[in-house]
Amino acid sequence: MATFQPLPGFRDFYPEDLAKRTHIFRLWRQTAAAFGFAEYDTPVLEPLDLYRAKSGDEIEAQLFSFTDKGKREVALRPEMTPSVCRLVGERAGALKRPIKWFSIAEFYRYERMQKGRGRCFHQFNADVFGEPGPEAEIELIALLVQCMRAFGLTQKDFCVRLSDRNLWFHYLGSLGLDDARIRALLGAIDKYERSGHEAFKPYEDAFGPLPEGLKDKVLAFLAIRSFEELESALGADPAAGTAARLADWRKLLGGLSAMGLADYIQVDLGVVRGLAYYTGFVFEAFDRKGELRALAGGGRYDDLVGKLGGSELPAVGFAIGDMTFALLLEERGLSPAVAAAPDVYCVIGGEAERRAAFADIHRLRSGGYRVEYPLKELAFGKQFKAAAESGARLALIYGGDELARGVVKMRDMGTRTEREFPASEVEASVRGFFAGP
RNA sequence: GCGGUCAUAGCUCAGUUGGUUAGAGCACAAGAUUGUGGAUCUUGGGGUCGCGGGUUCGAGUCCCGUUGGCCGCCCCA
Repeated sequence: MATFQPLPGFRDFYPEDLAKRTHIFRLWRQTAAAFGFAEYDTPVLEPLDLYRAKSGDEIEAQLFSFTDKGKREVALRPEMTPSVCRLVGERAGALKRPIKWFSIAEFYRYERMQKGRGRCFHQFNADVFGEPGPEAEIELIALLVQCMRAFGLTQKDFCVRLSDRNLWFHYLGSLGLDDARIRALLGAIDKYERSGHEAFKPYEDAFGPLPEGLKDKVLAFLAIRSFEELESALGADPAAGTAARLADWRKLLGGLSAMGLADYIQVDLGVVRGLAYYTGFVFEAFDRKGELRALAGGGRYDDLVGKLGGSELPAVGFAIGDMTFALLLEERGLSPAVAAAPDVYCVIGGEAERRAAFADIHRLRSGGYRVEYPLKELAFGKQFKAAAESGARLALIYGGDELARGVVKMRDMGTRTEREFPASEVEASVRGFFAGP
């Protein structure tokens, strides 16, 4: 048994594990690039205060934090949002807008492990800065959906639940609640799906019992699952702010619908996200079977860049975590069975032939072909077996007989056919083979 | 932080009421096989039975503790 193990919640990635992860990252990158998002990165280690400023002191319990040798309080990043807010805030005046950025990075949280959650994980983060209207949400939600569809997931596998903290504020405000009560109530609404009426307990502890009539209205609003219900719940003659907000909704839903993504969107006012810093539309992606944790989450946070980066800048963003996402792919059989096979396997007679082969091997590799050969002398039988197991489409045979005649033999591993060509034409012949008929 | 459950080879697992030197399959390696395919056969390497303590003539097996995995609660940026 090994003396050393990874720290709790951390994982080793053997090549077959890393291949799956890399495949996920590659499709995310391609998708983000197709949407015109630019990739950035930030330090893994940040000042602890960056997270205190965003989330308050209590966050510290879930942080990998320590004091460095310069007596600085630091923390491994638990999320990307504060860092990226700093970046765009610093250069807000110089960046062309809209600012569409994404990253794929590793994060650390000192938490208890669970299915789909570890102490280190990766997230794909995408944000649009500088666009206050729902056009930014259209862009981001479309990107989120495509980041899943790119793997073959369909509307049968997942959906994006869409809600609006802004509208909740309007609605609860119209019922006569003040800001503190609204925030406490949103906390209850966030937990209602899981905890039921228990969820209202913290609110009632702080502000006293919720009148039945009010509670019924909250529960009715929370149960809204379509835009039509939303419109009628707000009445035929909504206040001016509410009417403008409904126009934003029409624009957002209309845009996503025009992109052909309507089947992926589920209006669901029961989603409000626990985070106080969200200011407008919020959304979460779930697997349709409801067996897994949330796949992704995001929303608008128009005040955070000003708080962390210095310049006021509207923003909306989301993150997809890699662990739950990988579980979903695995479950649906969409995880790639990748074993990168060489293009060419060289079968080599002996030491003299090996020297001849090396020149070609290096030339082919320089040309971008993936070339393998046995490091140690092996019987021909073993070498052909190894060539077959490697998955190479082509075997080059450097035997004593062939080299004596100035030729190299080329075997198509698929068709099991062979032909010979002059030893000087190896690269051209290989190129011809892979160019195909 | 709390609860449940598990821990024997790289992997999946056997291991009898406590009894000799802890086993199998897969995987890996060598040979059969010095010029042609994933087979077969033979052989081999690989274990402080998670770790520590206790009971016992004797512990993989029973007891206590501990560490770690998995599942859930709290939390979930």
